[in-house]
Amino acid sequence: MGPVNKKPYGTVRKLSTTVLKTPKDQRRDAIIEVAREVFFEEGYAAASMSSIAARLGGSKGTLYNYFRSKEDLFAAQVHKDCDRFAEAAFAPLETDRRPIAEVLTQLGERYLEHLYSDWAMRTYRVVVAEAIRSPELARLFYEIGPAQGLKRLEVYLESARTAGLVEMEDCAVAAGEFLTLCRGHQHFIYSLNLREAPTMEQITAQTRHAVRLFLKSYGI
Amino acid sequence: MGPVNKKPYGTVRKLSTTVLKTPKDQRRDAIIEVAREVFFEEGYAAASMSSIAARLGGSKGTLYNYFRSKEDLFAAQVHKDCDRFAEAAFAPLETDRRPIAEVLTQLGERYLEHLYSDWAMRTYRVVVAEAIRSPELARLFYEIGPAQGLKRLEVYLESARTAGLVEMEDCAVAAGEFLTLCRGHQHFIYSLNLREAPTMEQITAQTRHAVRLFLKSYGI
Amino acid sequence: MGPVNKKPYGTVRKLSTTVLKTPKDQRRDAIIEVAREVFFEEGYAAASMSSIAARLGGSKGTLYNYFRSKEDLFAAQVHKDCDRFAEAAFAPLETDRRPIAEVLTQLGERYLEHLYSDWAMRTYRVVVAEAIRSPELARLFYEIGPAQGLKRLEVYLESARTAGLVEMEDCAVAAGEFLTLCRGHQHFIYSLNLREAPTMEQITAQTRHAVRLFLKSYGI
Amino acid sequence: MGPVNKKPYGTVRKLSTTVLKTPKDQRRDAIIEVAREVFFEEGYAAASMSSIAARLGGSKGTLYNYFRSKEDLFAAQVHKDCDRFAEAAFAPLETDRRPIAEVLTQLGERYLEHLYSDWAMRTYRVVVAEAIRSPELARLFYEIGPAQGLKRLEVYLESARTAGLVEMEDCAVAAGEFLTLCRGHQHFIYSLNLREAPTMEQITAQTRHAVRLFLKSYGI
DNA sequence: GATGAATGAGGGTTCATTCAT
DNA sequence: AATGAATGAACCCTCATTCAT
Repeated sequence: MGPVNKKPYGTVRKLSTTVLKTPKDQRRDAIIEVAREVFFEEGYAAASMSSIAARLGGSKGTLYNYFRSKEDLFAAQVHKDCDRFAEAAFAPLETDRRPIAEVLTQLGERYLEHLYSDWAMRTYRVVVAEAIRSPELARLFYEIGPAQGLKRLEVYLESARTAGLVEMEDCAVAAGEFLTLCRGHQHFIYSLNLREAPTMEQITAQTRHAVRLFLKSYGI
Repeated sequence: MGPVNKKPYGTVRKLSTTVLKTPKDQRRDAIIEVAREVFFEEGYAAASMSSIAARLGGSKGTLYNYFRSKEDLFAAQVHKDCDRFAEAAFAPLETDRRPIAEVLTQLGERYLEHLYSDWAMRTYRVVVAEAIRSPELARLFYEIGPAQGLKRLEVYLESARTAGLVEMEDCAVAAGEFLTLCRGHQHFIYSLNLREAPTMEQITAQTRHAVRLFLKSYGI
Repeated sequence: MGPVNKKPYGTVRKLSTTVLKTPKDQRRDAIIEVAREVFFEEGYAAASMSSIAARLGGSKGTLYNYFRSKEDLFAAQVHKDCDRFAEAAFAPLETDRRPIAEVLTQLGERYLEHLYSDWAMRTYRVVVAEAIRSPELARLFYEIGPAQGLKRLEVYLESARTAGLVEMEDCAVAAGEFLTLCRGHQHFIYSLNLREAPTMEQITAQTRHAVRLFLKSYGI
Repeated sequence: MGPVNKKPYGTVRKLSTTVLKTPKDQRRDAIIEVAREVFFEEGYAAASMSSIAARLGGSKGTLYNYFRSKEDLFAAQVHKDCDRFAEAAFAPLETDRRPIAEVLTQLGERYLEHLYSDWAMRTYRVVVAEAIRSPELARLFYEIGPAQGLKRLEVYLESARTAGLVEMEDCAVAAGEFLTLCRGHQHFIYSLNLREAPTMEQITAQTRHAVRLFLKSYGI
């Protein structure tokens, strides 16, 4: 559990790594885990509390002891997954004295690797689906997840600019641009479920490409 | 909603050769139009045939006289809009003797203008939402819509390469890249309904930016 | 059972062979014919006026121009079939001077042949199904169909008794008994759709069996 | 309805080993009981889950907590009654040293008594009605009910033949024949709902008649 | 006479949610 | 804390029937 900056949305969060999970917490987590599976397989609307309860091996009543509604449960699940994503995808960069291309490559690959993970894409789809009805959830997803990486990259670019390695007006914009280049057109296609997730090789190639383009524009 | 959304997509219809719309066709169109509204407001799953019928001022039975199922109706609605989109967004490029930057700018702006239209984003969201359960629909959306523009751009880039204006290995890849740059990170954000649609000014700026980046990499 | 003669239900009876059918009659007949098919394939409840109209190649409205309701159409169809059945199954017996076994065999075979015809069994099933809700229909079916044959057999048995060929108290009872023996247990099974209709060979064997049993009891 | 129908089939249940009925079982039974009434009054197709729920005094949802579908419920109802029927109608025969006529009479009477019970006839009608669409149900009805009695009679006839009391080629065929004779033509008529169920006297008479005929053919 | 679009009641079924145990 | 039976509203869809053309 790496303490990621001050989480603005995590209301429930235990304070850090060494908290003993109460049995109640464990049960709650188990429910979320099961719910996630079902939401991913069926989509929010089609997933039923019954099937979640069945897969949990418990009763529907139990679900309602932990979550006030289906929507609540869904939100909790997104919450938890976003944490994971941020943790995994945007672990602190080791930037010291490494060439910028290398740093960007590492970050890009890690970003794509997680973005294209099954659960991230499924969450993205399901969050997009509910974006109109539950904008808060979409915001949560974005801010806990991608926004973190964006921020980290921006900070790095600032320092790189200070160090005279790159030249750009707005580091935040450039950061978004880099991530966009990493995602590429394939992400658009994949979001529509029109192709398989890219392999590691494809991710590597795509990232290399993105880095090259990015540095051609902003590198010195 | 941003100003781009205001476009009333519904007036463009060229009467083409000699299409006399029968009353039945008109009714069908009216149903689709109403259904579109409801699907956009509620999402596919949450939209009910009852509410569509109610807003239509007709009975549920009537809906089923025109469409065999809810999914059918939804597909018809996507179909109709996709046609419009392709027609409007990817009208033939006037490329003769114009500088490449100008052509790309025109295409990019037109692409974004339509991509960020209310219905395109809403359809994108709702199609993404159903991508897992109805991949055919997602494919339909992509192939009738974005894929057309991609192809057109690719063809143009081929000719530009032949004319020695650009240098690239794979025109299809480059075409995808250009559209990606046009969409930028803001599209990701907007797909999550986290911000208003971009204004025309923002679109112009974004496109200019994309063209510059693109040509820095591929231009000669 | 009361006097079978005076048909209490057959209202429409054409006077005989040389009536010119009006076009209207022909259309009506065509509808009935199509309806019969559908009722047999789907059963009364599952058969829809739509599918009847569709198979007819006409519109639902047309059906209602000829029949006041679905039930009406059904009744008309039973009517017509019963007529057929009686005509075919119980054509006058040639009894003069022929041995009783031969006469019974001929009648039995003919009876079974028609009873086991596809349409007779299907009509039987569908009439039984509606027997509670529409007892008049069941009566119609019985009186126009099987009752006729029963009567004819009874008359024959009376004459045979008079001629000293058989010995029985109640010819009506004996007639029913003979037909029962012909049907046998297989009819019970077949009414439940548990086996294929008997072949001609099986019908012959069954009839021979029935005649033997019958004459063992009543023959002289 | 004839006197035979009055039997309240619902009291016979031997508690067997240690069957404590759970409340759930009781509820289930209650639903079946109500469903049976409705199915009998309306027929399978015309009976609606709504009306069953209404008469139960519960909600439709409850029905579906106990049965997966209308068909399931119907099958359960047939099942339950068939069990009862078989138990009651074909209780083991006391055959030792009793004259064959007496044994047959007892079996025949018992058979008819149950066959003509209200529920047996109604079930028969409703099963015949669905025989084409749900042959499994018809098979279930036959095998749980009548087939049992047939088998038992066949076994008895085998032993009787061994004991030299009767002479027949195929005991199974003869068994079917006996039951057919018991049912007689009146069963055909009654299946069409054209007359009241036979009184006990009529049953006795019919059975005596059947036994006489049967033994005239097969007796020694 | 024929049409077929429109209807609206009702079909079976699902499901989030509650609450007494 | 956990249950699971009960609910009832809402779902998608069907269909016999009507009526203006």
